[in-house]
Amino acid sequence: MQRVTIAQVAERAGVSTATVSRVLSGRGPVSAAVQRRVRRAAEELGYQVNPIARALRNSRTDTVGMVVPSISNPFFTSLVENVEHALGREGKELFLCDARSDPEIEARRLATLVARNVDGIIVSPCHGTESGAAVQATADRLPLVQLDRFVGGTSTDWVGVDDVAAMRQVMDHLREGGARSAAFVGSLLTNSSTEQRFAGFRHRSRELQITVDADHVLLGDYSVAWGETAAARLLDGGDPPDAIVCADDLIALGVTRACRAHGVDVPGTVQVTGYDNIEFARLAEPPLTTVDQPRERIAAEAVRLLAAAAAEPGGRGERPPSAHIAFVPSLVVRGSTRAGAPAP
Amino acid sequence: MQRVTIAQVAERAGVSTATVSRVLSGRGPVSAAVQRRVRRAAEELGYQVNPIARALRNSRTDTVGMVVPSISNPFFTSLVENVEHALGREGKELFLCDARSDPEIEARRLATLVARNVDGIIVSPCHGTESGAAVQATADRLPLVQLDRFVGGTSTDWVGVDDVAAMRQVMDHLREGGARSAAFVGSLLTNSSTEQRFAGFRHRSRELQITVDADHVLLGDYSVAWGETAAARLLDGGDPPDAIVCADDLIALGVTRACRAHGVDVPGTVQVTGYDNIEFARLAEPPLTTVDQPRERIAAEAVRLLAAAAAEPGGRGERPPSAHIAFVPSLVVRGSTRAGAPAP
DNA sequence: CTGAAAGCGCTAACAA
DNA sequence: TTGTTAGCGCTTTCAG
Repeated sequence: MQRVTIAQVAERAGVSTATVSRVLSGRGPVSAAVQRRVRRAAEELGYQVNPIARALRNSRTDTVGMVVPSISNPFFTSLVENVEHALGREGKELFLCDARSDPEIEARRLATLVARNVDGIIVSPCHGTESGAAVQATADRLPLVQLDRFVGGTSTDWVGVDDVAAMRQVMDHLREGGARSAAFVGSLLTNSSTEQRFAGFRHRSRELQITVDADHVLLGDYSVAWGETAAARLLDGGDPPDAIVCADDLIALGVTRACRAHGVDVPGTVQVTGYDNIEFARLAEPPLTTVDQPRERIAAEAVRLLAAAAAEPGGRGERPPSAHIAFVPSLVVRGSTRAGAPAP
Repeated sequence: MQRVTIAQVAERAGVSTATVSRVLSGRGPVSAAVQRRVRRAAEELGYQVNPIARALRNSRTDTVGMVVPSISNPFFTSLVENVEHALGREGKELFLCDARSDPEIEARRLATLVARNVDGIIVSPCHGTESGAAVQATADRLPLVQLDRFVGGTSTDWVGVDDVAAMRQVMDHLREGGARSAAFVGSLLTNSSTEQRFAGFRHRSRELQITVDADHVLLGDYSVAWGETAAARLLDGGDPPDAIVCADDLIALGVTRACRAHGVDVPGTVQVTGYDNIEFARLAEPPLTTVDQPRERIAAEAVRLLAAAAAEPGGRGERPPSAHIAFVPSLVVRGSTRAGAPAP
């Protein structure tokens, strides 16, 4: 069960290791006859390249690293799936890391990926400011693209969605359903997703003259539990809003659950919206109206940007201006809101 | 931004590369004074080991590979999280692969991991028979432990739960709630989870004299969609069962949803149970009664077995008998069943 | 078109 | 205790 090396193939084929290398990596001119002999020898011995040796020599690993805030958030796993798929088409592997929503762990993960010589990194930074240093330091050494979230003080490629435009759709839809006041439940404003979504929410509610009480903006984290807590606070408070806008579906799931627990009718008494369109949004009671991000396109674009950056000659140093690509997501209307709801 | 090598550290510290290596990897005797000098030099230059070079030299990568059937199944992501955590404590990294429930992709992933010289592999085989060859071939070359699922015709370590015992608890509970007939919704019997769970279901329903109609065993895949389809079939059929036992929570989520859509009361008319206790089980309407697997212990045990196998001297070849470790999972009673349900 | 040889960065004998 | 040296398996000049 010893590992087959290029030397053994060379011996069997009666050529030098250089020739074997040339045949197997498809570089350099080799006569057809020799090619056949080498291939046959490799086949017979069950030769497989040693990616480690190749990486040491080439300082390329055909591996891309990806760092997400939390692998247990279905939105991110879905993104990961799409990225992996897109990379597969280019014959690259994905090295996945979970930052556990902790900038320190995230920084360590990024350093590890650099040390491991990945060819590029896709990261969805977990913190809007604290992630900055590590992300920028990494981007100075390798092609890097930020996905979905964006961290301030960095200049790297980014691909995601136009959160402000999405929120405009959400607010218009709620208004159409009769909302006159609204609450926002998000995570602490330490990542761009929440920031942008909140900005969009705030902006459009002003324009539509939808009231937002000062204590109707609740910030915690992206979790079901936080959604439940926040909703309880809103409902127990003096004057519950007509609508609760959530920064992601996990929160919204918690919110609708809490509403049920409090005997508050959704969407009759209060409308609820989510963001991301994870699979479970559809399964909630009532099913969640939410914002669908074009994950596949986002992933494809990220991989494309990475490939482009890698192809770039000059290496790091003076780089071309970075690209910011935002898709406009679409509203998915379901039972947790009133306007245009499908007939029951 | 060039990479700092051991040679540069050596030069700066005025010692040989061997000494630097000894200091940094903590092997071999070095005088305290030299140690300090080397460490300072390394620090100042911002030295980081090159894991690739180290791996080539040592044929150890401090990386463990993990292959799961589907990264979008919350149960597996949770398992992954726990494994990663356990590995972190040993200073190892995790290389995660998604087999997309396809034995062929799975085989390729396993081969890739072997080629990449991971130190060991944790795999939850996606198919009960077709995964066999690749898993065994891999296990012949590296420490390997199967997690949760087990594939026939292999002899490797395994850690998971006692599905039969779990199903006994489930059936007893349903009986207590008054069930006289039951249906089983699972995936095609091509993986051990379903097989064992079905066996346990069948066995205990006989003992309890719970009727199982021939056409009340529905096999598809582990997905919400299949749960919905299967439930529709059961409810539209002539004589719906008192209870629907599902092989995992995703299926159960689909089943309860379909029941609601059909206006069938859960648990009043039909009781429903899941398996895995994913986070969303709690959020369903009604919340799912399900089986909780001790994921953290499973993960810890798998990592321990791997470490033990790696420590094994003789290398592969004549191996000690493999270990099969099964935990007895616990029933989590919620609103989708009748007996012992918490007061509303 | 092919082979010889150098070397990617690191570690483990073996010497001193 | 420290240095010298020989590779791990592969690719790539540079000669031939």
